[in-house]
Amino acid sequence: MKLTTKSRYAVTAMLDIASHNTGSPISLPEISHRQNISLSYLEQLFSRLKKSGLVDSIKGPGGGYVLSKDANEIVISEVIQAVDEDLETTACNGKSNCHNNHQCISHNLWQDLGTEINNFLSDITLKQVIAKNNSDVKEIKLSEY
Amino acid sequence: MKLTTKSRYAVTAMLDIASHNTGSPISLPEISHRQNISLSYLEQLFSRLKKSGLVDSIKGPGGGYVLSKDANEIVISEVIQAVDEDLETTACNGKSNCHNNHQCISHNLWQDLGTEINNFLSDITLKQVIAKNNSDVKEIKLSEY
DNA sequence: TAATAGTTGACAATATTACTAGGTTAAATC
DNA sequence: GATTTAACCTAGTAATATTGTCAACTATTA
Repeated sequence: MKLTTKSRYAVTAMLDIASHNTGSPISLPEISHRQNISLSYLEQLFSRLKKSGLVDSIKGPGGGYVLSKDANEIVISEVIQAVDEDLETTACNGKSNCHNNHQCISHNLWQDLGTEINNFLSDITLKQVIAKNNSDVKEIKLSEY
Repeated sequence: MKLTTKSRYAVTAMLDIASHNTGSPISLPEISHRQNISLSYLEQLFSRLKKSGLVDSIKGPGGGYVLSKDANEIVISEVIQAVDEDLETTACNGKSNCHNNHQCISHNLWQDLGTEINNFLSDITLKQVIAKNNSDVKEIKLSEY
């Protein structure tokens, strides 16, 4: 699991679509303008999001992207994993010298941390984020999700 | 909060020192060899770690680095924050148009996620990781920390 | 059918970050 | 004092992230 700005952009864009989900597709230029993300970059990200089956695309005028599932069926972790290849090739992965304590001491930590974060983000759907945001709560505690 | 390979290298190196903490300093060439991280890169990382006050350095032969505090007083989040500048300059930060829901919808999520992860990593000390590793437990559940 | 608005894909260009290479200085030992 | 070892510093290169441009292709609308 890797958390970077790329992940955030993808989640941001998906939230944008979900929050404007009136049934009609949302175009990337719209998202680009609203979220201040370059169109080219969005195109690359959505190429992956579509390949992962999270969105469907409609060509031609009035076209754009729609969520392939309902917003309460798409979790944040899905979105992040779609844009980050992240095969997580660690130095000790599969090697026999991995039994050496010193070599793997942090590998374990990182792996467990990854699953922990993953579990966390797997419990939050796009819809939940938007619902929280639409209410006028100033401070959002993640533990409330 | 950003999680990348750089973070992992830093944590790995700090764990290496902590696990070999016999009082005498640990040299970077040692760590480089054991953890398979390039010496030059380690030097850059330790430049930051020292600047953040996490380690002290001893020059000359027999020199190296020692933890500035006890291993059970250094938490993982400190190490990560030392090597990642990560001022987290988000697009809407401080701007007036930030009141627009759509612009900040994911900023909130990301910020809260960051504090959540930060809290999580602030509860784990170097010593705890090593203690877990030294015991022959195959599966480490992070919730046990 | 022509024009338009949109996706899709392929590249190239730039910016930023990750990582490496080489030299300089400080301390210790001989 | 010469040599060795290691921290420290200053670049350079490689990889990745991000933006830009252009050319299909597709559906809509007039």
